[in-house]
Amino acid sequence: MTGVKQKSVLTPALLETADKLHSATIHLLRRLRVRDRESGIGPAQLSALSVLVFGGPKALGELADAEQVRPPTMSRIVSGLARAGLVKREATEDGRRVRLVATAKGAKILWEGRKRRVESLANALALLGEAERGRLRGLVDLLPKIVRKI
Amino acid sequence: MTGVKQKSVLTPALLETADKLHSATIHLLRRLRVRDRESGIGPAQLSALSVLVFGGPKALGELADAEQVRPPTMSRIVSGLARAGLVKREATEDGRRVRLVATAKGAKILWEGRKRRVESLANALALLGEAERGRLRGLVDLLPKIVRKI
DNA sequence: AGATATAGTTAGCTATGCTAACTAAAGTGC
DNA sequence: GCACTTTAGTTAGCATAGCTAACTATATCT
Repeated sequence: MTGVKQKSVLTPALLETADKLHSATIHLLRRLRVRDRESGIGPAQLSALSVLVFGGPKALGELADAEQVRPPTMSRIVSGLARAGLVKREATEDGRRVRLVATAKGAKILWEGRKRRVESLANALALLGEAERGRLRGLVDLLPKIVRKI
Repeated sequence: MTGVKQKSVLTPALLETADKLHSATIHLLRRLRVRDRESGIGPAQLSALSVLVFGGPKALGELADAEQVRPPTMSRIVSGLARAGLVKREATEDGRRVRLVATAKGAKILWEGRKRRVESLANALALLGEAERGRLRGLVDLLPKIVRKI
């Protein structure tokens, strides 16, 4: 168990904020999921592909770690991507390891799918007031810091 | 196609904010998923159950709409919940409709699972500075507004 | 009564998560 | 230098969760 008792820092205000954040992210992604389907590529595949496109070639285990998924799960996700011609498995000097590389087609598909989802979201953001957009810009940079601490 | 052209409002800054928000929510939920597994109940079941616990009894179609899922999908989610004794299907005057009601056990399980995830997240938030926590409180209230506009 | 509409379920496909068990390659030790 | 262990991935098998298509049952409408 990693559970270190920290009850003193868990104030009601903090719990409420956490609860709202949790609930909002669930519903946000649920809405965007509709757009995912248009790409014909599943969310896990898209996410893994994005790591390869933006982060460069990776071994399967690295990719599994990055995506917080077990190796067998990533192995199958990669199989799907390879079948669709979006990723290539290349051999390395270490015969056990594989180098996973996004293909040009993979990068293209990624950009298109990402564009659709991000534009859906950006259209929603465009409906906010200027002040709220400003606040939001400052706050989105906070989220990765939070994620890293979970 | 519902796609209304709105390219003029999609500024690069807005797209970047949307992209960051999208990516951060994906990774946030991925981290919290670890805690989901402890409850022995899947994320879709947990989310549907929470609608019943907080929103009261619902017909299957209403619940499917609330969860942005098709009726057959919700039908199976509910079957799982019913099998586990967390939800009851009750008959209504309209013989076609079903009234879905959370059981006491369902409410209990929901609270425990939710507590675990929210506490995980709250522990992460506790590591932020006071100023950042304040900013975050502003963000979480903004998110539901955004979600409604997607 | 017969046609149509509505609410759910069932069947069957795909994708994604897991653990357990396997293969293959690399490193270790005597 | 051959056996043992460790490491990297894959395969197999199970469950959940998403979908569409097709079915059943009940209501409603003409």
